[in-house]
Amino acid sequence: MINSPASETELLARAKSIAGLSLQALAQSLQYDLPTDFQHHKGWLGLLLELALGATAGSAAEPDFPDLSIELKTVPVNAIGKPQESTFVCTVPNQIELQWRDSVVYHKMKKVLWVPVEMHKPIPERCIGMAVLATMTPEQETILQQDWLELTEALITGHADSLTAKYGQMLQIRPKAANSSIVEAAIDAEGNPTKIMPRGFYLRTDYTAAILEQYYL
Amino acid sequence: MINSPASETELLARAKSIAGLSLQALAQSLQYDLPTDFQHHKGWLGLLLELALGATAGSAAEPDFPDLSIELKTVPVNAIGKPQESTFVCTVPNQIELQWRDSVVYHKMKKVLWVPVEMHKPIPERCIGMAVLATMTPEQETILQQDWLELTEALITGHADSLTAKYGQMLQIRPKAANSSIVEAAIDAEGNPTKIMPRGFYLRTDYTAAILEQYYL
DNA sequence: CAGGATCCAGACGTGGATCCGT
DNA sequence: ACGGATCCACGTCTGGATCCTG
Repeated sequence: MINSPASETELLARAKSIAGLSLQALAQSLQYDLPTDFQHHKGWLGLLLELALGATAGSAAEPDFPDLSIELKTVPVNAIGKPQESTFVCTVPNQIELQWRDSVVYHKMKKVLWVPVEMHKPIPERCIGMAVLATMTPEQETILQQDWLELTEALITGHADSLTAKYGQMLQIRPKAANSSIVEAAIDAEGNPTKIMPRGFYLRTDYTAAILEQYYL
Repeated sequence: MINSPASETELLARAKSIAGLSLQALAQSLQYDLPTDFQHHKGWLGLLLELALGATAGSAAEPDFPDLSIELKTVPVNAIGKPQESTFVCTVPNQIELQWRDSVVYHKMKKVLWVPVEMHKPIPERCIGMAVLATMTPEQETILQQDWLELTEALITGHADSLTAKYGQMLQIRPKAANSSIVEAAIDAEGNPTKIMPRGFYLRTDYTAAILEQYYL
């Protein structure tokens, strides 16, 4: 267990110190086993970086660095540093907030340390990239807020079951469960009880790409 | 995995067939490891008997034999067959029922298969006793109902924190948690939020002793 | 390519009870 | 003796994400 960074400066220094390291090098220094594939072990990279940076792993309803109010996100990138995947933000709550600024999505996105990791090489040779600490620009917040309002509106009016990943410019809703047989209780548009898969909010790949470009240029 | 008994008759036949077996013999036939102590492994005996009798293990909010509406209880007895310990019934629910016949305690106690097990010998040599299938007599139900009403009254009026195991003639409330640092939210008598240990309903040893005597004589 | 589906680790809750100090 | 405290197994939930098929 590594202690938590005491300040934003210290966190950024740590992030800088691991930039450029290969996964093999970082994992070995932390006595953390390298998996042979990510198909099984999908969350391995995120846990490795939490450990390396001193995030409080496994805590719910709190940012990864509670004292700093900073969220940690790993972002898989290709050979030219461009994000390759959407980013999971949080599960869709049972009790949906009514105001954007009260939402879990807003609080998660308020201040995020994005740590890019190469995905185009064999796992041991993949390198940690230079992290960027991002807050939303007013323009970005406006887009996310609009998306969130649209999605939330559909959820509240009972259209959760017809809410596909196609909605939302930068923020979308997709399934989030161990498998498709997992269901939870919901209320449909007619007010009747129904069953739906648990869902999560995800950031589209383009959004994350824009964040990284903004800080790298 | 052993299939579930199809009828009360079949269940009683199974119980009879394991009566007299030593724990070593029964565990071995089920390929279930014998522990060297019960201090660690407190629930081992209950799980062994669930497996031996075909109960649906690990299911919540249902009797152990759902099709038969029968609950399975292991009862530790001394050299002369007398119960030595109180019996855990169920956890105290967050939302307390208002009517005795709607309560979890009532439904758990409605029909119980009590399986005595000797505790005065070394673990491998302890023998399974003859089980008894018990329903509450009107007199027993009256006592339990009175106890339940008294305890429930105290819980509802916010006196949960001053509710000790001393209350109740046959049914009592005691802590039920991994350790005393575990707390859950509650409301005190003044209506203020407070924290208490999770609790459970337990049958006093005398009650269980009376059940066994009633069927053995 | 991207929407829908899936996978692991670790925390947490519940059911199975017995332990142990005063 | 018994009231208060504790211990294990196992299923479920949550946070970490990437997989994969049309």
